[in-house]
Amino acid sequence: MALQESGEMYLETIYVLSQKTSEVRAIDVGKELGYSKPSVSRAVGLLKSEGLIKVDDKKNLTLTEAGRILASRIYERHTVLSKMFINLGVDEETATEDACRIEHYISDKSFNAIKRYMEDCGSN
Amino acid sequence: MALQESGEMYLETIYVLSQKTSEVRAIDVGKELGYSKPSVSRAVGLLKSEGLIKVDDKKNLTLTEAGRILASRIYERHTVLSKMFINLGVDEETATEDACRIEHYISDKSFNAIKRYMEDCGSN
DNA sequence: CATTATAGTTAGGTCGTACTAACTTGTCAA
DNA sequence: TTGACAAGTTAGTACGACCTAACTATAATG
Repeated sequence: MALQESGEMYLETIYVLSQKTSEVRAIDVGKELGYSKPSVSRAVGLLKSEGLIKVDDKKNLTLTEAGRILASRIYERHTVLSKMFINLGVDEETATEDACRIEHYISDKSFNAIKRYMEDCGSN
Repeated sequence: MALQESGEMYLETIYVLSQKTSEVRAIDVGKELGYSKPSVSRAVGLLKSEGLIKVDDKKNLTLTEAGRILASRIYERHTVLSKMFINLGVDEETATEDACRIEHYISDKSFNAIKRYMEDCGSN
């Protein structure tokens, strides 16, 4: 079944960390999200069984193609929504927090409408 | 503690139904939300214990002042967000669905920024 | 090599929120 | 008055997602 907010956050975090550092382990994801080791361990197992991430012999986490597609989708929502709120005059911290929650709940249709609008406005 | 999405939806539903009909019972709320009787029964008990609704001798549900304030707050989010999406070209059904989820997750700051923007645009 | 630190897993618990099955209560009509 | 239906409650279950405690495995260091 489709991922929930939680699964999407793990995926997105792995995606973002992968762009910063070469090796991403469960512990890094846990620190980033503020979750305990067992919580991450469980989530990693689930995401792996869903074919969204891979865990190599050194316990490094990498996204599969399917995982990468999902993660970048969420991440794009995150960046576009953040920018939208900032454009509307919201402080960066609040904008980011809100984007981080809403990114999981907005439909493709509505998100694309926002994205299109932002592009048309030229306001980046 | 603060209400979650679930509690807010019950409150909002009671609020909306109260404007349509004089009597609102648990069964009506359940039908509206697509929930079973026990689920509503439990939620009504919780909301009552939090002082957000009252249940009279005939089992009619009414919002307390505190409940009404919360419910109208959510409902305003719902209407403003719906309008925003519709203004952006999203079909009404999708706009409503998205508003119905996002209304529980957006902060005051971001919501007010959107509201202000919509008012300024006059596109109400 | 043995010790220690770090990372990951297992086992079990909690919370929120939904469900079904079955029971109770209240109302209304024959 | 009784029988039936509608509404509500109780009891027990499920599931997602977090937690702590305790265990294991791996790697680095004296």
